[in-house]
Amino acid sequence: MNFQILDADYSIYNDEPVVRLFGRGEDGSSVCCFVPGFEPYFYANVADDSYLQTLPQFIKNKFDTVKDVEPVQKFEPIGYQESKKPMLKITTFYPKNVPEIRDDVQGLEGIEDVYETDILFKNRFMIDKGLHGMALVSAEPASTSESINDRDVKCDNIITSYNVEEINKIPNIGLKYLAFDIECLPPEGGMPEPESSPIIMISLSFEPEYKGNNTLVLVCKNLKDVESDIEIFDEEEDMLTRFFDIFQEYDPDVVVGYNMNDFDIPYIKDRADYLNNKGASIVPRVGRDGRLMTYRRLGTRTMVSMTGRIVMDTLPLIRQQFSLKRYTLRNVSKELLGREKLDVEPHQMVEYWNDGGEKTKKFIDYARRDSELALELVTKLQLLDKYIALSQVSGSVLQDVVDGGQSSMVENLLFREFGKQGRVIPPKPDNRPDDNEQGEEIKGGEVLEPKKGLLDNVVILDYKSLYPTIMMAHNLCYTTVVVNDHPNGETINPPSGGEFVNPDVLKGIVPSILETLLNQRSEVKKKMKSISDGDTYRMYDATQLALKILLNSFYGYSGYARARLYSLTLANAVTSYGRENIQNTRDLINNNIRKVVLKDNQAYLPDEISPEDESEDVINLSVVYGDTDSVFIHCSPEYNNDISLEDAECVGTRIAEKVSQSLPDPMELEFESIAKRGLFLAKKRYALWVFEQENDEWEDSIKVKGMETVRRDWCELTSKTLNRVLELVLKEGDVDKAVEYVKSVVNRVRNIDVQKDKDVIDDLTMTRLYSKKKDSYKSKQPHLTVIEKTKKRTGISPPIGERVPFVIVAGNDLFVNRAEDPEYVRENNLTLDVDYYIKKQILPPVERILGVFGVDSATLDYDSRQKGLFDFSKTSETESFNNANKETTDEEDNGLKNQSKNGSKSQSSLFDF
DNA sequence: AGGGTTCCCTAT
DNA sequence: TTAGATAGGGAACCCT
Repeated sequence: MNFQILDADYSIYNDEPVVRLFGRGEDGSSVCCFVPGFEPYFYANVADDSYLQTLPQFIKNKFDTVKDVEPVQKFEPIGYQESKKPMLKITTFYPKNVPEIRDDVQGLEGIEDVYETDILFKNRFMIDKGLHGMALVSAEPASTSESINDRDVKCDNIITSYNVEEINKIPNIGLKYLAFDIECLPPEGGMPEPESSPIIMISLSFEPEYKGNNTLVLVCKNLKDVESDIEIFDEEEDMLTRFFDIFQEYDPDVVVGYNMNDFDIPYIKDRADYLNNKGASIVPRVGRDGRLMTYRRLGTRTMVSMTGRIVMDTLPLIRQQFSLKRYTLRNVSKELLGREKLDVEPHQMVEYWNDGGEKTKKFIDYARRDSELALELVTKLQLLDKYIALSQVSGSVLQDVVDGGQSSMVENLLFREFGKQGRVIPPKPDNRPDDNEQGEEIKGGEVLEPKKGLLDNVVILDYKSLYPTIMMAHNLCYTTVVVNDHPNGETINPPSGGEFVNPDVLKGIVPSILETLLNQRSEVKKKMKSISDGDTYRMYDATQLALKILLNSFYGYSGYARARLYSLTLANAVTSYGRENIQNTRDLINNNIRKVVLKDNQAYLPDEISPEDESEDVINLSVVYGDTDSVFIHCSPEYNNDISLEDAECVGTRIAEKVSQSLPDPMELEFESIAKRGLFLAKKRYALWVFEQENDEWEDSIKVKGMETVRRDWCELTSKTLNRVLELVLKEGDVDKAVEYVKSVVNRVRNIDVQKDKDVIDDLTMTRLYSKKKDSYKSKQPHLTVIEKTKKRTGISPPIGERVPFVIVAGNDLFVNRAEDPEYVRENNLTLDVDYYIKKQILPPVERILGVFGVDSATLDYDSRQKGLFDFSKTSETESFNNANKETTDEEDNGLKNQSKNGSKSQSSLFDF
């Protein structure tokens, strides 16, 4: 029997733990495979060999949950070691015994440490058996007499197997998706509570379809003549029962919803409990093992699991992957799917519901749309593909990849390799991350000070997977760091200090894993080139992306204070090599390479070409910026006035090649892109007019980094204005036009009448993340003001993690106190602080850009110019800038002129091409 | 007025 | 009780 592993857990049958693998068979059937015979265990480090004789029997006698104790030799987790250490492998009867006895074992005389005491049984099994999440496996069925029988498990195929083997890591079996969304009837202006507000509708969407329907709406209201995709119920109990029946019958692999974990699932569960207490008999069966719907609140998150299925709340996933101003389903659908969400405002719900006619029909359609949108977010955006690939590559089961962070995946890979090489891994540290502050920190990447201003012909190069390749190149690993044993011969000494052994003494586990991942990625990328089938291509694309994510996770993991394997020495070694590397790269280009010569469409280094050929097309190079793993090189031709895109790419590729030659394998500098013009304002703040080759054609675009256009705590008015200014400056090179544009925007804003045109509120809305408990804020914040005001008015306050929108209303109070809910402003016709928007939202960011050309705010803001002292001349500073090529003769009185002249002098040639 | 602190969000 | 890392700019407020 072949099937794809969707999920894994364990249960107890015949007094033994039995692993259960759930999945979907090659034939499309749902599968549950029992795997008996695997035993839970952990390791303990003993002080010396003598304990290997005495302790096993002692432990067996002391703990009746211990099945066996076996002396073994293992390496400790961290540090280069010449030889293995004596340890005990302690096997227990049940998985839960491990956490029960680990502390007591740790306390025994002769025991120094315990290892691998907090690995979930399912993970232990998958790791030891070499199985991966979402992999295709073949299970050889056991004899009937050995077969396990569990009548609660509902799957098409139920088998028992002692022998499960992985066949293929990336199969392509279609999954069944069910999305749902509930509607409640809340009290007037309040939040619905399961004890008082009934569930009135449940909307469901299916992929593939269910009995000919893509969607279905269950409605608890007596309506006549409804479509076939609406089901009518008199009682809420019957509707809920029907919902769980459909759930069982459709038998989805993936259960989808938007904000489902925090709202729909707890609500349904609590409401069912409430109704059952009142005499109803709803059985909320959702697991493939028959388990009922449950949820656990862990900190700020609610965890939901359904045995054998994947629970996929799209809200946190979308939050993670897309930078949006707001994450309401309405906004997310609009931004990501281009679809409008239909909505009944909360205060209209009762009216629409009680109507019983057209309005109720509308309400039902609106509800239907919600589950449709939740499902579309998964299918259209291919949200799950990435997680499936990560599951296959890391080995963790899909649900853990969806729920967890990078550390669980990194650890999964580490466990596999450490295990193979006889190394043990410590349990997760249980101290708070703040506790181990001893002034020890990781230093990060190096950011080169940019050459500020406008530049043309900037070639951008970057390091391919810098940190992973550094770890490989220098054999940086937990297993190679010199702690106690010192190897013979030379060692590797990073700039940060520390010492690592040479790979010929011992090749590190992490570098080996990285090498494997890097090679896999190259292979996948190679295969992609010859694949024409869209689905397969997307699958491979997801796989190479997953490999990239994992490659880059190991460094972060090593510096993560709560990781099992946390090593500041390792993390600092990586970044120190990184800093050294980018500085060396800069110096190499600025001082050694210095220039390239173009000849016959090829780029040569000066020493590759005879002097007489150096007559034309010499390009001078200068590194103008760099951040961690990238260098930006300004190319200025010595004789010709311009460089073609092809030539620029040649130059970039040649430099990258030359630099790469000087680096240890597999470090590699690569050509990334060409900026015809670039505007650099500060570190991490710049905009580029980029040209990239797509299917033999150059495509241009403007890329903005760090500036206000890409920041969510600035309003849309700012981004729109700034984007246009950048376009005018970068593409058209027309500062005058930009100035005129800004003036017109300022004028328009000055005359804004919110009462007449309420849509402008959208453009003036800023958002900020409500990120922590209210009490832990030490300073006033505009979004907190709004939360307080709204709480007072409605009693409702948003949950932590939500982005809070606000606008600034007119008044004399502090800025923070004038933050207000945009909806409230809209409904109550409040006046906005126009001056704030001009002086604080438009002018400062625009000035930072146009200031490069000597334009100041007095030029841009009519109002402030009138009040200004130097308002005689009609000639704007920009005009003098654009005329800078000509002789500037008059009007040197202003003081601003000098600035603009100086600024423009060095850049006067920029607009000539 | 100016420096220090807090907070947010982004770059890599 | 969880959730890879540091570097960096910039606004607003507070205190001296």
